[in-house]
Amino acid sequence: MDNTVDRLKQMVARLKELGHRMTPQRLAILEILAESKEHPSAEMVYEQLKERFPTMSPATVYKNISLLKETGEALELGFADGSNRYDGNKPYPHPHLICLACGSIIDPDLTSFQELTRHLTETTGYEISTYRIDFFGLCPTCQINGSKGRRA
Amino acid sequence: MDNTVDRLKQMVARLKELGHRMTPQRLAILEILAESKEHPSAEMVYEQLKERFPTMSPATVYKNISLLKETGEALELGFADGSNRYDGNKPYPHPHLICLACGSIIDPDLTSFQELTRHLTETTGYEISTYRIDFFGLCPTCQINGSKGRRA
DNA sequence: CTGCATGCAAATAGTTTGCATGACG
DNA sequence: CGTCATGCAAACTATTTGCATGCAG
Repeated sequence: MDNTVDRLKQMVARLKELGHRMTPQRLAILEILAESKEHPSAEMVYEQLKERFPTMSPATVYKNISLLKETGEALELGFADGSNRYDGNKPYPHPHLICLACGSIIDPDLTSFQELTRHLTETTGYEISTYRIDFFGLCPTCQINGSKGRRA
Repeated sequence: MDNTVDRLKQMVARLKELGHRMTPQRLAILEILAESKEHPSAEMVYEQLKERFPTMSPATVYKNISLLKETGEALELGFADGSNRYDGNKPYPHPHLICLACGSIIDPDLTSFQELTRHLTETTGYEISTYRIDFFGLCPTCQINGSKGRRA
C-alpha cells in the first residue's frame, strides 16, 4: 500500500513515454501487477478483472503482459507445468521462495547470491545477463496444516 | 562415456526393481537421458529415436519421461516459454548455466549455494525440499559469433 | 498367458494470432 | 480522426489421454 502506488505511476509513465495508450483495462492490469505481492498468474489477473470488466478477454491480459515483459516492467516466472507467474513490483531478477502446498511465492532476503554470478563469469567465461533462483518447499503455515496441493 | 554407462545400469535396475518392464524403446530413451550432457527436450529425444524406431510415438517419450520424473530418475527443467529440458544423468537439483543464443545448458561447478538453502530455512521458517538455480547469458562461443537465437 | 508398454489419434491447457469494432490522444 | 487497444474466435504448441494391439516377463 506504499511503494506500490509509486510503482504504478512509474509503470504508467514508462508506457506513455514509449508511446502506448492508457485504457481502463490496461491500467487495471498494471494496478494488479504493480502490487503483485502474490506474484499472480495471467489467469489470476484475468479472473480478478472480469468482475470489473465483464467483457474482459484473456487475450487482452496476455497482450498487456507481453508488452510489460518486452519493456522490462514485469518479470516472468515460468514453471515446468507450463504455468507462469508475474512480478510487476520487482521486475528485475531476484530469488523466490515457493510453497509447494499453497502455491504462495515470497521474496526472501538474500544478498550473497550476487557473488555467485561474478564467480560464474570468472570460471566459465559466460556473459551472464540474468538468472533465476527459486527454492521450493513448505511455508510455515502449510507445515502446520499438512501439505495438500502440489506444484512443479 | 564413463559414468554414463553406470548411470544407465542404475536407471534400468531401479525401474526393474519397481516392477517396470524393459522394452527396446524404453531402454533407448533411458540411454539418451543417462548421457544427457545436452539436457535434451522431449522433442529432441523423440527426433533422435524415430530414426532407430520408425514407429516411435511422442506419447511414448512423454510417458517414459513422466515415469522417470515420478521415480526421481530424471530432473525436469521447465522454461517460461513452455519448453522443458531433462537431465537423467544428474537427476538431483543443481545449478545450470544456459546460453540464450545457442540454447546449450551446462552444469557449472558451484558449491556455495548449499549454504543459501540453510540460510533461508533459518530466516524464513520454510522447509525447503528442492530448488532451482539457473543463470542465463552467452557462452564463450556465442559471444564471438554474435547472438542470434533467443530463449526465455 | 496376462498385463503393462506402445502408438495412433483425439483431447487438453495455456497462450498467441487475425480481424473487426471501439476508443485514446 | 487515425491509430492502437480490445475482444471474440480460431489457431497453435507442448503435452496428456483413450484405446486397441503387441510384446516382456
